[in-house]
Amino acid sequence: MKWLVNIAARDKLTQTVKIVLVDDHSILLDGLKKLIEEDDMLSVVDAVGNVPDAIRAIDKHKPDLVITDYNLGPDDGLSLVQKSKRLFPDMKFIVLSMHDEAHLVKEILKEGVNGYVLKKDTKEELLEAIYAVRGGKMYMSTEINAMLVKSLYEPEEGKLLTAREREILKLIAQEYSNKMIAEELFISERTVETHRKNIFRKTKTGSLVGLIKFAYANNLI
Amino acid sequence: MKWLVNIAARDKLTQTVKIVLVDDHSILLDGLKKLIEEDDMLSVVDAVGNVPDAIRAIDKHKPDLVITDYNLGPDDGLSLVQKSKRLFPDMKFIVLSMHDEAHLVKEILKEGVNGYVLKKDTKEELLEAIYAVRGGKMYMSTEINAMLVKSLYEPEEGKLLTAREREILKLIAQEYSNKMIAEELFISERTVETHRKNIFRKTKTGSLVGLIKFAYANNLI
DNA sequence: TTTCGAATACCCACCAGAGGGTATTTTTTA
DNA sequence: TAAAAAATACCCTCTGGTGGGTATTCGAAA
Repeated sequence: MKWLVNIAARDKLTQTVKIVLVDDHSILLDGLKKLIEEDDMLSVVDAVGNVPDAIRAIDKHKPDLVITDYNLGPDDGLSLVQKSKRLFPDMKFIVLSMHDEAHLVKEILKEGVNGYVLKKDTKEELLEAIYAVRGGKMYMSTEINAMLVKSLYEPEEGKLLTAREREILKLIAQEYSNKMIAEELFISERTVETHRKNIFRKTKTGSLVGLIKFAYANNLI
Repeated sequence: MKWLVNIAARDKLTQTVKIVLVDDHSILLDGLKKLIEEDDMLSVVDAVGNVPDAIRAIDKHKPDLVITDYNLGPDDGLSLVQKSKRLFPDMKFIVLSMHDEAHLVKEILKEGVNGYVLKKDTKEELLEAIYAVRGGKMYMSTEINAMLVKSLYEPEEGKLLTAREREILKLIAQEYSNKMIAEELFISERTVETHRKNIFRKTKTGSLVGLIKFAYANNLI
């Protein structure tokens, strides 16, 4: 045990933890693997770069847990979690993401992932997460925890926009005009205008540009 | 030598290559370090997460080369290269980026970096790059090379927008109105309108939304 | 059962920006 | 040094979206 990390759960393990890594950046994948395998109680049984390969790897190796990036090219880590949970309901997941937006984090946690660690966190936090999750607990990195607690005081934050409003925002972000949106959703152009106004009010963005940036930041695009 | 990589330049080295790593994601930094130090001719003398720390580390350790991420929080890898080149003109740089947009790559190469490797490339390419750059050569990963060659056939691609136009696009993306941009740059509102039209024409985006997405895709925001 | 949020819809005034030009000066490149 | 590219500037038209309202229906919580 090389690292000076206080991980209580570690000592209870009698056999190595089998891990599947998912990240679409090959170099990071290799680095992460090296990092994890420094600890000889942990074993990376497969490291893949996309969702289909990940599903196959999980099916083949039946790992103890899956550590996945959130941004995975065409589809995302969320869809990997969703698909896997259907096929292997007891599979454990740690999401390793660069996003710390409250809204996004909450959405991911709702999918039932067991841990959430930021890429800018330390490797120690990742190890803590691995052992906690292996031991049947959940683990949020310090920063994520702080963020979640903080968001308790701003209850609106999470569900700012209604489903309908988000639908319309997505269309706006796809360069639809009000007229086109109205036709698409079989509603009046007036209604679209109203929704649009509400979206502006709620997001506190005064311009289209700000709105698009909001949509980006909240991963609606 | 554990890896089966054919690196001619490696055998000529008589002493280890001192490397400074720069990446704002702590976990990746650790992983990268492990990856590189697998090769015992390579030594990571420092690993930091932002531009000021990087400058200090370079000054202190006088490394043989610096491997830096492109996205570094507030400032970017480009500004690191620029600042460092002023202070240490002979310092060698490899940019490790997730961006493969022709426009962006060319801009980075213009700064005089010695290597460009994508995060989705293999670790072997990174090693090739390190040894090539150490040996005084330049190194572009296979994918980057292919992209550069391809862009030869589409001469417009690379320098789509002029410096001024990009300046204005950035302001547009910062929610400036035409009037505000005019005041900011000490030019007439009419001129801003003209630039704006040219930007739309060149980017082939019909709407503000498309423009903002272009700006995102080309890392102007 | 009442109240509240969400979705629907309409009206009007106003203007910033899209879209169409043309033209001059400066800088870069051939 | 001539030609091309970039930056500057002005004019006109017109529409789409912004910002200000108000109001009805409907389902869900209280």
